[in-house]
Amino acid sequence: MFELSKVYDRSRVPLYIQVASVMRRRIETKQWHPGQKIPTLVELEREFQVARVTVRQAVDILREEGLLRSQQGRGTFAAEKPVDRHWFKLATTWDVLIESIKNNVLKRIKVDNPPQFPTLREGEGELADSYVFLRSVQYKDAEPYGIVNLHLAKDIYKRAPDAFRQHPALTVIAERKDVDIQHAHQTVVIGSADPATSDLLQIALGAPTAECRCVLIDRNNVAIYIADIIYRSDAIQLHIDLLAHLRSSSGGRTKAARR
Amino acid sequence: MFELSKVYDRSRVPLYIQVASVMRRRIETKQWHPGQKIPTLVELEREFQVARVTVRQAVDILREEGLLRSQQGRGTFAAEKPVDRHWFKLATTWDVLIESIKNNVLKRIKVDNPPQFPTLREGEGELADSYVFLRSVQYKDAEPYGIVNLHLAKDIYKRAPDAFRQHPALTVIAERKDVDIQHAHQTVVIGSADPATSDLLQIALGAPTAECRCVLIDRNNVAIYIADIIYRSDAIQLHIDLLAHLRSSSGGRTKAARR
DNA sequence: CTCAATTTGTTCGTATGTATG
DNA sequence: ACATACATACGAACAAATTGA
Repeated sequence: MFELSKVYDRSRVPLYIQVASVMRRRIETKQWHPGQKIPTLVELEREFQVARVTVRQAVDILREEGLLRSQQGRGTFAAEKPVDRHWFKLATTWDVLIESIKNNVLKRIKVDNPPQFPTLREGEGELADSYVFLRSVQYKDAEPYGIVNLHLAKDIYKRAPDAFRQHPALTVIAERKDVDIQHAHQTVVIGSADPATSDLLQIALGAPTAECRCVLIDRNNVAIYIADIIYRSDAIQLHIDLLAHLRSSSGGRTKAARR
Repeated sequence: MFELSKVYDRSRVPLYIQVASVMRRRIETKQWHPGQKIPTLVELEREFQVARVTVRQAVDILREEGLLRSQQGRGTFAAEKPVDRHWFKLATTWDVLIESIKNNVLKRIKVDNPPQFPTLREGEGELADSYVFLRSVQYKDAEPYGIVNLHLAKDIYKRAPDAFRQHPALTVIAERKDVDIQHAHQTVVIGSADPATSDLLQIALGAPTAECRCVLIDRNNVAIYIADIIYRSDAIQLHIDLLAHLRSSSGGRTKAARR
C-alpha cells in the first residue's frame, strides 16, 4: 500500500513509533471506531510493509496508552472512549477572548532571569519604557495545556499590581477604564517543544505546539501587552467565521472601541 | 542544564534527533544569530548531557539541512540566512481568502476511490444530493505545501465543469453570480502526517500538519463546498485582528453578502 | 616560527535498541 | 524464540586544523 520504508529514510524516527502514531491517529479520528476490532496483525504487516514484531511493538505502545486492548484468539480492539482533543477554542475576537479567559485555571511560575524587554516585530508598535515579565501555566483537570510568557508595560502593571498577580492580565486590562487599546492581534504558528516547554507541558521534546503571540497596542502606538503563549497541539482548535465582518455590523460595545 | 535524558524516556525519539531539533529551533528563532559561532562540542555535550558523538550526529543533520557549517579548529557556525518559514498566511476573512487563492499553483491529483459524500459535523448544514470529489496539491517553488480534498455539490459543479477543472474552486464560486453563500467558515487544528500525506507533502510520517476544514453553506442550509486542506506545519501562519469587527463597520461589498 | 590551547574530526570498544525473516 | 544485521549511545583516546601568544 504505502512505501513506509522510504518514509522512514526521510524521518529517522524508529519505524514502530511511526506505525504507532498512524494507528493512534486512526483511533483518535475514529477511522477505527471505539470498540471496533482493528485489522489483524497480518493485515497490518501487509499495509505498513513491516515485520510482524514491528507491528506488535506499535500495538504495545498504544496498549500502554490505553487506546488498544488485545485478546488472544479474538483480535485487537480500539478503546471505547478515545480522549477528546481540541477542546480549547482559540478566540478570534476580543470579546470571545476575554470571555474564554475568565475560567482559566493558571499557576504563576517564578522566573529567575526574566528578559528585560520583549523583541517586537513589524506592526507591533514601539517599546514601552519598562516591562514586568510574568510566566504562568494553564491547567485543565490538573493537566497542563498552555504556557504564558507575558511582557506587561510596567506603568500598566503598577496601576493594580495585586490584581495582575492574582488574575489573568487580559481580564484585568479589559475591566479597567483607563487603558486605551488601539490594536489587538494574535499570530499563530506551529512550533515544537524545547526542553523547558516539554517539561512544563509534559509532552515529548520536539512534540508539536501552537505558538500564539498576542499583542495589545495603545493609542500612542506603544506595545503594552505582549504574550507568547505555547499550547500543546492536541488541546486547541481554531474556528473562523469568514463572513463575520459582514454580520456584526452593529458590533459589541467593547471598551476596546473607545478612542 | 536540562535533563534531556529523562525527556528521552518519555518520547522514544532518538536522542540525536531531539538534540538536533532543539538546535534547529535556536537557529530559526535566531537565538543563535546568523553567522555566529555556536557553543563548542564540549559545551553542548555538557548542556545536553550527551556524548560527543551524539552531538556530532545532531550537527551532521543540521549541516545537511544547510543550517550549520563547521570548520576544523575554528568552530561551528549558524547559517547566514535561515530559511523563511511560515510564509503562507491563512486567510481569516472571505475577501482575503479569495484574494490569496488567486495566485495558487496547484496540480490536480487523480483519485481512484473517491468518497461519495463528506461527513458533516455539527453546524455544517445538510448534505447536498450528490457531490464531486476533487484532490489537488499546492506548490511553491516546486515544493508541495498543501493538499486539498474537496467535496463540491454536483449541481454547482455542473454549472461550469471546465472552470472547476482548471481553476481553484473557490475562485470560480466567488466569481459566479448564481451561488448564494449564507455561511463560510474555517476550522484549524494541528494534526500529523499519515502515510499518504507524508508522501504527497514530502515530510516525515507523523510530522505536524495544519488541518483546515473550509465549509460553505448556501441559503437552503446545504453544504455546497467542503474542503479538507492539509498544510505542512512550517509553511503556514495565522494572523488574527481581534478588533476587526469594530473596524470594518462598512465592510467590503462581497458577493457573499447578497441574500 | 614555534608552541600550546582550542576546537572539530575520526576511531575503537562496548552495550543496548531496532528491524527483518 | 532465534539468528542476523544495522542503528543508537556512551566514553575515551587520538588526529588535524586554527588561533594567538
